[in-house]
Amino acid sequence: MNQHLQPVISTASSRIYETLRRDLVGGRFAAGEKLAINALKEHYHVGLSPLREALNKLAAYGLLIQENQRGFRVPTLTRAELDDIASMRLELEGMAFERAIQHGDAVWEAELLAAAHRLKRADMSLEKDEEWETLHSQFHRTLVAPCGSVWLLRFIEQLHDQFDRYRRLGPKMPTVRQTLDDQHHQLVELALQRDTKAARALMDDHIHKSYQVALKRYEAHA
Amino acid sequence: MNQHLQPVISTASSRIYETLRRDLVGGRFAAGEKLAINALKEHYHVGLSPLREALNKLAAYGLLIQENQRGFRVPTLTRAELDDIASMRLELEGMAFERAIQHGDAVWEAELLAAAHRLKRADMSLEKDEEWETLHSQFHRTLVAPCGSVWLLRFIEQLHDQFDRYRRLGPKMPTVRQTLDDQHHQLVELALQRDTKAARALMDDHIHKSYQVALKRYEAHA
DNA sequence: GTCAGTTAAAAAATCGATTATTTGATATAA
DNA sequence: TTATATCAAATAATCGATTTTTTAACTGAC
Repeated sequence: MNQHLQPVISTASSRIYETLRRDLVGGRFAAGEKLAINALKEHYHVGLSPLREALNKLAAYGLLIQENQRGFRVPTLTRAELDDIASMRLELEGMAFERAIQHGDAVWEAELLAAAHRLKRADMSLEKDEEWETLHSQFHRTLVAPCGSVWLLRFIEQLHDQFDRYRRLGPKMPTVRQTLDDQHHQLVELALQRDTKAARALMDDHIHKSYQVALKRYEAHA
Repeated sequence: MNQHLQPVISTASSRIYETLRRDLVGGRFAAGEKLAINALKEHYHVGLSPLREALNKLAAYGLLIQENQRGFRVPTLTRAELDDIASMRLELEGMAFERAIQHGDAVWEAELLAAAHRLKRADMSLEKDEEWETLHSQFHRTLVAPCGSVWLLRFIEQLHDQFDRYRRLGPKMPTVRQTLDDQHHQLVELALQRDTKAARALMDDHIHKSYQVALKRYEAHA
Protein backbone atom coordinates (compact mmCIF):
# COMPACT_ATOMS: atom_id res chain seq x y z
CA MET A 1 0.00 0.00 0.00
CA ASN A 2 1.49 3.23 -1.16
CA GLN A 3 1.35 6.07 1.36
CA HIS A 4 0.38 9.15 -0.62
CA LEU A 5 2.47 11.52 1.43
CA GLN A 6 1.63 15.16 0.82
CA PRO A 7 4.77 16.47 -0.87
CA VAL A 8 4.31 20.11 0.21
CA ILE A 9 6.24 21.48 -2.69
CA SER A 10 7.45 24.99 -2.11
CA THR A 11 8.39 27.78 -4.48
CA ALA A 12 10.28 30.98 -3.80
CA SER A 13 6.93 32.75 -4.04
CA SER A 14 5.13 30.50 -1.54
CA ARG A 15 8.04 30.65 0.90
CA ILE A 16 8.30 34.42 0.93
CA TYR A 17 4.52 34.64 1.19
CA GLU A 18 4.49 32.57 4.37
CA THR A 19 7.47 34.42 5.83
CA LEU A 20 5.92 37.81 5.16
CA ARG A 21 2.56 36.68 6.52
CA ARG A 22 4.20 35.66 9.78
CA ASP A 23 6.19 38.86 10.00
CA LEU A 24 3.15 41.02 9.29
CA VAL A 25 1.02 39.22 11.87
CA GLY A 26 3.89 39.27 14.35
CA GLY A 27 4.24 43.02 14.05
CA ARG A 28 7.70 43.09 12.48
CA PHE A 29 6.50 45.98 10.30
CA ALA A 30 5.10 49.25 11.59
CA ALA A 31 1.42 49.84 10.99
CA GLY A 32 0.92 52.22 8.09
CA GLU A 33 4.48 51.69 6.90
CA LYS A 34 5.17 51.82 3.21
CA LEU A 35 7.03 48.72 2.05
CA ALA A 36 10.25 49.40 0.19
CA ILE A 37 10.28 46.53 -2.27
CA ASN A 38 13.99 46.78 -2.96
CA ALA A 39 14.80 46.64 0.74
CA LEU A 40 12.57 43.59 1.17
CA LYS A 41 14.32 41.94 -1.76
CA GLU A 42 17.67 42.40 -0.05
CA HIS A 43 16.50 41.54 3.43
CA TYR A 44 14.78 38.28 2.52
CA HIS A 45 17.23 37.36 -0.25
CA VAL A 46 14.53 36.86 -2.80
CA GLY A 47 13.94 37.90 -6.39
CA LEU A 48 11.57 40.61 -7.46
CA SER A 49 9.03 38.39 -9.23
CA PRO A 50 8.30 35.93 -6.40
CA LEU A 51 8.30 38.84 -3.96
CA ARG A 52 5.73 40.81 -5.93
CA GLU A 53 3.55 37.72 -6.33
CA ALA A 54 3.61 37.21 -2.56
CA LEU A 55 2.78 40.87 -1.92
CA ASN A 56 -0.15 40.64 -4.30
CA LYS A 57 -1.50 37.59 -2.48
CA LEU A 58 -1.07 39.28 0.90
CA ALA A 59 -3.00 42.29 -0.39
CA ALA A 60 -5.85 40.08 -1.57
CA TYR A 61 -5.77 38.36 1.83
CA GLY A 62 -6.01 41.68 3.66
CA LEU A 63 -2.60 41.89 5.31
CA LEU A 64 -1.42 44.60 2.93
CA ILE A 65 -2.95 47.56 1.15
CA GLN A 66 -2.11 47.84 -2.51
CA GLU A 67 -2.38 51.16 -4.30
CA ASN A 68 -1.82 51.25 -8.01
CA GLN A 69 1.44 52.89 -8.99
CA ARG A 70 2.40 53.44 -5.38
CA GLY A 71 3.12 50.00 -4.13
CA PHE A 72 2.19 48.30 -0.90
CA ARG A 73 1.51 49.59 2.62
CA VAL A 74 0.94 47.89 5.95
CA PRO A 75 -2.65 48.57 7.03
CA THR A 76 -3.03 50.98 9.92
CA LEU A 77 -4.40 49.82 13.26
CA THR A 78 -7.58 51.44 14.52
CA ARG A 79 -9.86 50.96 17.48
CA ALA A 80 -12.84 50.68 15.16
CA GLU A 81 -11.23 47.87 13.21
CA LEU A 82 -10.18 45.98 16.31
CA ASP A 83 -13.78 46.15 17.52
CA ASP A 84 -14.99 44.97 14.13
CA ILE A 85 -12.59 42.03 14.02
CA ALA A 86 -13.38 40.95 17.56
CA SER A 87 -17.10 41.18 16.99
CA MET A 88 -16.81 39.11 13.80
CA ARG A 89 -14.73 36.56 15.67
CA LEU A 90 -17.45 36.30 18.30
CA GLU A 91 -20.08 35.61 15.69
CA LEU A 92 -18.15 33.32 13.40
CA GLU A 93 -16.04 31.33 15.84
CA GLY A 94 -19.02 30.89 18.12
CA MET A 95 -21.08 29.56 15.23
CA ALA A 96 -18.26 27.32 14.07
CA PHE A 97 -17.56 25.91 17.51
CA GLU A 98 -21.21 25.01 18.02
CA ARG A 99 -21.31 23.24 14.68
CA ALA A 100 -18.01 21.50 15.39
CA ILE A 101 -19.42 20.13 18.64
CA GLN A 102 -22.42 18.79 16.73
CA HIS A 103 -20.37 17.11 14.02
CA GLY A 104 -16.96 16.33 15.53
CA ASP A 105 -16.17 12.63 15.88
CA ALA A 106 -13.79 10.59 18.03
CA VAL A 107 -10.79 11.47 15.89
CA TRP A 108 -11.53 15.12 16.54
CA GLU A 109 -11.71 14.49 20.28
CA ALA A 110 -8.25 12.96 20.18
CA GLU A 111 -6.88 15.83 18.10
CA LEU A 112 -8.36 18.35 20.51
CA LEU A 113 -6.64 16.76 23.46
CA ALA A 114 -3.38 16.51 21.55
CA ALA A 115 -3.47 20.13 20.42
CA ALA A 116 -4.30 21.36 23.91
CA HIS A 117 -1.49 19.30 25.37
CA ARG A 118 1.10 20.51 22.88
CA LEU A 119 0.07 24.08 23.58
CA LYS A 120 0.34 23.58 27.34
CA ARG A 121 3.80 22.03 27.04
CA ALA A 122 5.17 24.80 24.90
CA ASP A 123 6.66 27.16 27.38
CA MET A 124 6.38 30.76 26.52
CA SER A 125 10.01 31.65 26.84
CA LEU A 126 10.92 34.57 24.64
CA GLU A 127 12.89 32.52 22.13
CA LYS A 128 10.04 30.06 21.56
CA ASP A 129 7.55 32.83 21.05
CA GLU A 130 6.88 31.99 17.44
CA GLU A 131 6.50 28.31 18.25
CA TRP A 132 3.86 29.02 20.89
CA GLU A 133 2.01 31.21 18.42
CA THR A 134 1.95 28.40 15.87
CA LEU A 135 0.60 25.92 18.41
CA HIS A 136 -1.95 28.44 19.62
CA SER A 137 -3.25 29.01 16.10
CA GLN A 138 -3.30 25.28 15.53
CA PHE A 139 -5.30 24.74 18.71
CA HIS A 140 -7.96 27.25 17.74
CA ARG A 141 -8.11 25.78 14.25
CA THR A 142 -8.70 22.34 15.72
CA LEU A 143 -11.55 23.60 17.92
CA VAL A 144 -13.63 24.62 14.92
CA ALA A 145 -12.24 22.23 12.29
CA PRO A 146 -15.27 19.91 11.93
CA CYS A 147 -17.80 22.76 11.63
CA GLY A 148 -18.63 21.58 8.13
CA SER A 149 -18.05 24.88 6.32
CA VAL A 150 -14.91 25.47 4.34
CA TRP A 151 -15.80 29.13 3.92
CA LEU A 152 -16.46 29.68 7.58
CA LEU A 153 -13.04 28.22 8.40
CA ARG A 154 -11.44 30.42 5.82
CA PHE A 155 -12.97 33.58 7.23
CA ILE A 156 -12.05 32.63 10.79
CA GLU A 157 -8.44 32.05 9.77
CA GLN A 158 -8.31 35.45 8.16
CA LEU A 159 -9.84 37.13 11.22
CA HIS A 160 -7.33 35.41 13.51
CA ASP A 161 -4.42 36.80 11.52
CA GLN A 162 -5.97 40.24 11.64
CA PHE A 163 -6.71 40.00 15.35
CA ASP A 164 -3.18 38.91 16.15
CA ARG A 165 -1.80 42.08 14.64
CA TYR A 166 -3.36 43.81 17.65
CA ARG A 167 -2.89 41.09 20.27
CA ARG A 168 0.82 40.81 19.52
CA LEU A 169 1.56 44.51 19.69
CA GLY A 170 3.07 44.52 23.16
CA PRO A 171 4.98 42.28 25.56
CA LYS A 172 3.43 39.25 27.23
CA MET A 173 1.04 39.62 30.16
CA PRO A 174 1.56 36.50 32.26
CA THR A 175 -1.44 36.95 34.56
CA VAL A 176 -4.08 37.31 31.89
CA ARG A 177 -2.26 34.75 29.81
CA GLN A 178 -2.74 32.18 32.54
CA THR A 179 -6.50 32.74 32.56
CA LEU A 180 -6.69 32.38 28.80
CA ASP A 181 -4.58 29.22 28.90
CA ASP A 182 -6.91 27.72 31.48
CA GLN A 183 -9.85 28.51 29.24
CA HIS A 184 -8.24 26.49 26.46
CA HIS A 185 -8.50 23.38 28.55
CA GLN A 186 -12.02 24.21 29.68
CA LEU A 187 -13.02 24.63 26.04
CA VAL A 188 -11.79 21.10 25.33
CA GLU A 189 -13.62 19.79 28.38
CA LEU A 190 -16.94 21.26 27.32
CA ALA A 191 -16.45 20.15 23.72
CA LEU A 192 -15.86 16.56 24.84
CA GLN A 193 -18.98 16.77 26.99
CA ARG A 194 -20.86 18.08 23.95
CA ASP A 195 -22.21 20.88 26.09
CA THR A 196 -22.92 23.20 23.20
CA LYS A 197 -24.44 25.99 25.20
CA ALA A 198 -21.74 26.23 27.87
CA ALA A 199 -19.05 25.79 25.23
CA ARG A 200 -20.43 28.67 23.23
CA ALA A 201 -20.61 30.86 26.32
CA LEU A 202 -17.02 30.08 27.22
CA MET A 203 -15.85 30.71 23.68
CA ASP A 204 -17.57 34.09 23.76
CA ASP A 205 -15.87 34.89 27.04
CA HIS A 206 -12.51 33.69 25.74
CA ILE A 207 -12.70 35.92 22.71
CA HIS A 208 -13.90 38.80 24.82
CA LYS A 209 -10.97 38.47 27.23
CA SER A 210 -8.55 38.24 24.31
CA TYR A 211 -10.16 41.35 22.93
CA GLN A 212 -9.51 43.18 26.18
CA VAL A 213 -5.86 42.17 26.04
CA ALA A 214 -5.60 43.31 22.45
CA LEU A 215 -7.33 46.57 23.24
CA LYS A 216 -5.02 47.29 26.16
CA ARG A 217 -2.03 46.71 23.97
CA TYR A 218 -3.44 48.80 21.19
CA GLU A 219 -4.02 51.69 23.57
CA ALA A 220 -0.57 51.34 25.13
CA HIS A 221 0.89 51.27 21.65
CA ALA A 222 -0.87 54.36 20.36
CA MET B 1 -12.12 74.44 -3.27
CA ASN B 2 -10.25 71.60 -4.85
CA GLN B 3 -12.35 68.54 -5.55
CA HIS B 4 -10.18 65.58 -4.61
CA LEU B 5 -11.55 63.34 -7.34
CA GLN B 6 -10.58 59.69 -6.93
CA PRO B 7 -8.30 59.18 -9.92
CA VAL B 8 -8.91 55.41 -10.12
CA ILE B 9 -5.50 54.74 -11.53
CA SER B 10 -5.29 51.42 -13.30
CA THR B 11 -2.34 49.18 -14.06
CA ALA B 12 -2.10 46.26 -16.46
CA SER B 13 -2.22 44.03 -13.41
CA SER B 14 -5.36 45.58 -11.91
CA ARG B 15 -7.13 45.57 -15.27
CA ILE B 16 -6.49 41.94 -16.04
CA TYR B 17 -7.45 41.06 -12.47
CA GLU B 18 -10.86 42.63 -12.86
CA THR B 19 -11.38 41.14 -16.31
CA LEU B 20 -10.47 37.66 -15.13
CA ARG B 21 -12.63 38.00 -12.03
CA ARG B 22 -15.63 38.82 -14.17
CA ASP B 23 -14.93 36.01 -16.58
CA LEU B 24 -14.46 33.48 -13.78
CA VAL B 25 -17.67 34.53 -12.04
CA GLY B 26 -19.49 34.63 -15.37
CA GLY B 27 -18.51 31.07 -16.16
CA ARG B 28 -16.32 31.78 -19.16
CA PHE B 29 -13.96 29.06 -17.92
CA ALA B 30 -14.91 25.46 -17.31
CA ALA B 31 -14.94 24.35 -13.69
CA GLY B 32 -11.84 22.35 -12.91
CA GLU B 33 -10.08 23.63 -16.01
CA LYS B 34 -6.36 24.15 -15.91
CA LEU B 35 -5.41 27.64 -17.03
CA ALA B 36 -2.89 27.79 -19.83
CA ILE B 37 -0.98 30.92 -18.93
CA ASN B 38 0.47 31.41 -22.40
CA ALA B 39 -2.98 31.16 -23.96
CA LEU B 40 -4.33 33.70 -21.48
CA LYS B 41 -1.45 36.02 -22.31
CA GLU B 42 -2.37 35.90 -25.97
CA HIS B 43 -6.10 36.03 -25.48
CA TYR B 44 -6.11 39.05 -23.19
CA HIS B 45 -3.11 40.75 -24.81
CA VAL B 46 -1.26 41.14 -21.57
CA GLY B 47 2.27 40.51 -20.38
CA LEU B 48 3.32 37.61 -18.21
CA SER B 49 4.15 39.59 -15.06
CA PRO B 50 0.86 41.46 -14.64
CA LEU B 51 -1.02 38.30 -15.59
CA ARG B 52 0.72 36.22 -12.93
CA GLU B 53 0.17 38.92 -10.33
CA ALA B 54 -3.55 38.91 -11.12
CA LEU B 55 -3.72 35.11 -10.96
CA ASN B 56 -2.02 35.17 -7.56
CA LYS B 57 -4.56 37.65 -6.27
CA LEU B 58 -7.45 35.63 -7.63
CA ALA B 59 -6.08 32.54 -5.92
CA ALA B 60 -5.87 34.37 -2.59
CA TYR B 61 -9.42 35.59 -3.19
CA GLY B 62 -10.68 32.07 -3.81
CA LEU B 63 -11.58 32.21 -7.47
CA LEU B 64 -8.60 30.08 -8.48
CA ILE B 65 -6.69 27.18 -7.05
CA GLN B 66 -2.93 27.56 -7.07
CA GLU B 67 -0.71 24.51 -6.87
CA ASN B 68 3.01 25.04 -6.58
CA GLN B 69 4.88 24.16 -9.74
CA ARG B 70 1.70 23.30 -11.57
CA GLY B 71 0.00 26.57 -12.07
CA PHE B 72 -3.59 27.62 -11.65
CA ARG B 73 -6.88 25.77 -11.94
CA VAL B 74 -10.50 26.87 -11.88
CA PRO B 75 -12.12 25.44 -8.74
CA THR B 76 -14.58 22.62 -9.34
CA LEU B 77 -18.26 23.06 -8.55
CA THR B 78 -19.82 20.76 -5.98
CA ARG B 79 -23.20 20.44 -4.36
CA ALA B 80 -21.56 20.54 -0.93
CA GLU B 81 -19.83 23.81 -1.67
CA LEU B 82 -22.97 25.40 -3.11
CA ASP B 83 -24.80 24.46 0.10
CA ASP B 84 -21.95 25.89 2.15
CA ILE B 85 -21.89 29.17 0.26
CA ALA B 86 -25.66 29.58 0.39
CA SER B 87 -25.76 28.82 4.09
CA MET B 88 -23.00 31.32 4.78
CA ARG B 89 -24.84 33.92 2.72
CA LEU B 90 -27.95 33.32 4.81
CA GLU B 91 -26.04 33.92 8.02
CA LEU B 92 -23.84 36.81 6.97
CA GLU B 93 -26.15 38.76 4.66
CA GLY B 94 -29.00 38.37 7.11
CA MET B 95 -26.82 39.71 9.91
CA ALA B 96 -25.54 42.55 7.75
CA PHE B 97 -28.99 43.55 6.52
CA GLU B 98 -30.33 43.75 10.07
CA ARG B 99 -27.43 45.93 11.13
CA ALA B 100 -27.77 48.09 8.03
CA ILE B 101 -31.42 48.72 8.88
CA GLN B 102 -30.37 49.80 12.38
CA HIS B 103 -27.65 52.16 11.21
CA GLY B 104 -28.59 53.28 7.71
CA ASP B 105 -29.40 56.98 7.35
CA ALA B 106 -31.36 59.08 4.89
CA VAL B 107 -28.55 59.02 2.33
CA TRP B 108 -28.72 55.25 2.41
CA GLU B 109 -32.47 55.32 1.83
CA ALA B 110 -31.96 57.41 -1.27
CA GLU B 111 -29.21 55.15 -2.53
CA LEU B 112 -31.37 52.09 -1.98
CA LEU B 113 -34.18 53.53 -4.07
CA ALA B 114 -31.74 54.58 -6.76
CA ALA B 115 -30.04 51.20 -6.91
CA ALA B 116 -33.37 49.38 -7.05
CA HIS B 117 -34.59 51.66 -9.79
CA ARG B 118 -31.49 51.27 -11.92
CA LEU B 119 -31.75 47.51 -11.58
CA LYS B 120 -35.39 47.51 -12.62
CA ARG B 121 -34.71 49.67 -15.65
CA ALA B 122 -31.91 47.50 -16.90
CA ASP B 123 -33.63 45.10 -19.18
CA MET B 124 -32.22 41.63 -19.20
CA SER B 125 -31.69 41.34 -22.92
CA LEU B 126 -28.89 38.96 -23.74
CA GLU B 127 -26.43 41.64 -24.82
CA LYS B 128 -26.85 43.62 -21.60
CA ASP B 129 -26.37 40.57 -19.47
CA GLU B 130 -23.16 41.80 -17.90
CA GLU B 131 -24.64 45.22 -17.23
CA TRP B 132 -27.57 43.71 -15.34
CA GLU B 133 -25.16 41.59 -13.30
CA THR B 134 -23.20 44.68 -12.31
CA LEU B 135 -26.35 46.51 -11.22
CA HIS B 136 -27.58 43.45 -9.36
CA SER B 137 -24.31 43.17 -7.42
CA GLN B 138 -24.43 46.89 -6.73
CA PHE B 139 -27.98 46.63 -5.43
CA HIS B 140 -27.12 43.86 -2.98
CA ARG B 141 -24.02 45.75 -1.88
CA THR B 142 -26.15 48.80 -1.15
CA LEU B 143 -28.61 46.78 0.94
CA VAL B 144 -25.94 45.86 3.47
CA ALA B 145 -23.54 48.79 3.03
CA PRO B 146 -24.18 50.59 6.36
CA CYS B 147 -23.88 47.42 8.47
CA GLY B 148 -20.85 48.90 10.18
CA SER B 149 -18.45 46.05 9.58
CA VAL B 150 -15.81 46.27 6.90
CA TRP B 151 -14.95 42.60 7.33
CA LEU B 152 -18.52 41.45 7.09
CA LEU B 153 -18.91 43.34 3.83
CA ARG B 154 -15.73 41.84 2.52
CA PHE B 155 -16.85 38.29 3.26
CA ILE B 156 -20.27 38.88 1.74
CA GLU B 157 -18.71 40.21 -1.44
CA GLN B 158 -16.54 37.12 -1.69
CA LEU B 159 -19.49 34.80 -1.11
CA HIS B 160 -21.51 36.60 -3.81
CA ASP B 161 -18.80 36.02 -6.37
CA GLN B 162 -18.63 32.37 -5.37
CA PHE B 163 -22.38 31.98 -5.42
CA ASP B 164 -22.66 33.52 -8.86
CA ARG B 165 -20.40 30.86 -10.31
CA TYR B 166 -23.31 28.52 -9.70
CA ARG B 167 -26.21 30.86 -10.37
CA ARG B 168 -24.83 31.87 -13.74
CA LEU B 169 -24.20 28.37 -14.99
CA GLY B 170 -27.26 28.13 -17.20
CA PRO B 171 -29.60 30.29 -19.27
CA LYS B 172 -32.04 32.75 -17.74
CA MET B 173 -35.26 31.57 -16.08
CA PRO B 174 -37.71 34.46 -16.62
CA THR B 175 -40.45 33.16 -14.29
CA VAL B 176 -38.31 32.75 -11.19
CA ARG B 177 -36.38 35.85 -12.14
CA GLN B 178 -39.58 37.88 -11.93
CA THR B 179 -40.23 36.68 -8.37
CA LEU B 180 -36.69 37.53 -7.32
CA ASP B 181 -36.92 40.97 -8.94
CA ASP B 182 -40.13 41.65 -7.05
CA GLN B 183 -38.38 40.71 -3.84
CA HIS B 184 -35.72 43.34 -4.51
CA HIS B 185 -38.34 46.05 -4.28
CA GLN B 186 -39.95 44.50 -1.22
CA LEU B 187 -36.57 44.42 0.47
CA VAL B 188 -36.23 48.15 -0.09
CA GLU B 189 -39.77 48.70 1.21
CA LEU B 190 -39.12 46.85 4.44
CA ALA B 191 -35.75 48.53 4.90
CA LEU B 192 -37.33 51.96 4.57
CA GLN B 193 -39.98 50.95 7.10
CA ARG B 194 -37.17 49.75 9.39
CA ASP B 195 -39.03 46.49 9.85
CA THR B 196 -35.96 44.50 10.84
CA LYS B 197 -37.71 41.24 11.49
CA ALA B 198 -39.73 41.12 8.28
CA ALA B 199 -36.74 42.35 6.32
CA ARG B 200 -34.57 39.58 7.67
CA ALA B 201 -37.22 36.99 6.87
CA LEU B 202 -37.55 38.23 3.32
CA MET B 203 -33.78 38.32 2.87
CA ASP B 204 -33.61 34.71 4.04
CA ASP B 205 -36.33 33.77 1.58
CA HIS B 206 -34.63 35.69 -1.20
CA ILE B 207 -31.36 33.91 -0.68
CA HIS B 208 -33.13 30.59 -0.38
CA LYS B 209 -34.95 31.08 -3.67
CA SER B 210 -31.72 32.13 -5.36
CA TYR B 211 -30.14 29.02 -3.94
CA GLN B 212 -32.86 26.88 -5.51
CA VAL B 213 -32.20 28.51 -8.86
CA ALA B 214 -28.47 27.93 -8.52
CA LEU B 215 -29.02 24.33 -7.46
CA LYS B 216 -31.28 23.62 -10.41
CA ARG B 217 -28.68 24.99 -12.76
CA TYR B 218 -25.90 23.11 -11.09
CA GLU B 219 -27.81 19.85 -11.43
CA ALA B 220 -28.72 20.57 -15.06
CA HIS B 221 -25.09 21.37 -15.71
CA ALA B 222 -23.64 18.22 -14.15
C1' DG C 1 -0.71 -5.61 -22.00
C1' DT C 2 1.47 -3.36 -17.92
C1' DC C 3 5.01 -1.34 -15.50
C1' DA C 4 9.11 1.33 -14.54
C1' DG C 5 12.77 4.09 -16.51
C1' DT C 6 14.28 7.62 -19.97
C1' DT C 7 13.96 11.75 -22.43
C1' DA C 8 12.09 15.55 -25.33
C1' DA C 9 8.61 19.04 -25.19
C1' DA C 10 5.74 22.00 -22.55
C1' DA C 11 4.82 24.78 -18.85
C1' DA C 12 5.88 27.19 -14.45
C1' DA C 13 8.81 29.98 -11.95
C1' DT C 14 12.30 33.16 -11.71
C1' DC C 15 15.78 36.54 -13.18
C1' DG C 16 17.86 40.78 -15.02
C1' DA C 17 16.90 44.71 -17.50
C1' DT C 18 13.74 48.29 -19.30
C1' DT C 19 9.95 51.47 -19.15
C1' DA C 20 6.64 54.34 -16.84
C1' DT C 21 5.19 56.84 -12.90
C1' DT C 22 5.72 59.12 -8.64
C1' DT C 23 8.25 61.74 -5.30
C1' DG C 24 10.80 65.38 -3.60
C1' DA C 25 14.03 69.05 -4.27
C1' DT C 26 14.68 73.34 -6.42
C1' DA C 27 13.42 77.21 -8.98
C1' DT C 28 10.21 80.67 -10.46
C1' DA C 29 6.10 83.55 -10.50
C1' DA C 30 2.10 85.54 -8.15
C1' DT D 1 5.12 83.76 1.79
C1' DT D 2 2.46 80.66 -1.09
C1' DA D 3 1.63 78.36 -5.05
C1' DT D 4 2.96 76.33 -9.26
C1' DA D 5 6.32 74.46 -12.59
C1' DT D 6 10.37 71.79 -13.66
C1' DC D 7 13.33 68.11 -13.42
C1' DA D 8 16.31 64.50 -11.43
C1' DA D 9 16.20 60.55 -8.43
C1' DA D 10 13.62 56.86 -6.60
C1' DT D 11 10.29 53.52 -7.06
C1' DA D 12 6.64 50.74 -9.34
C1' DA D 13 5.33 48.13 -13.12
C1' DT D 14 6.31 45.54 -16.96
C1' DC D 15 8.99 43.01 -20.48
C1' DG D 16 11.84 39.40 -22.61
C1' DA D 17 14.78 35.76 -21.72
C1' DT D 18 16.50 31.97 -18.73
C1' DT D 19 16.15 28.30 -15.50
C1' DT D 20 13.64 24.76 -13.31
C1' DT D 21 10.09 21.44 -13.02
C1' DT D 22 6.39 18.80 -14.84
C1' DT D 23 4.09 16.30 -18.43
C1' DA D 24 3.67 13.02 -21.80
C1' DA D 25 5.59 10.22 -25.25
C1' DC D 26 8.59 6.53 -25.97
C1' DT D 27 11.36 2.46 -24.74
C1' DG D 28 12.31 -2.03 -23.26
C1' DA D 29 11.65 -5.56 -19.43
C1' DC D 30 8.54 -8.55 -17.33
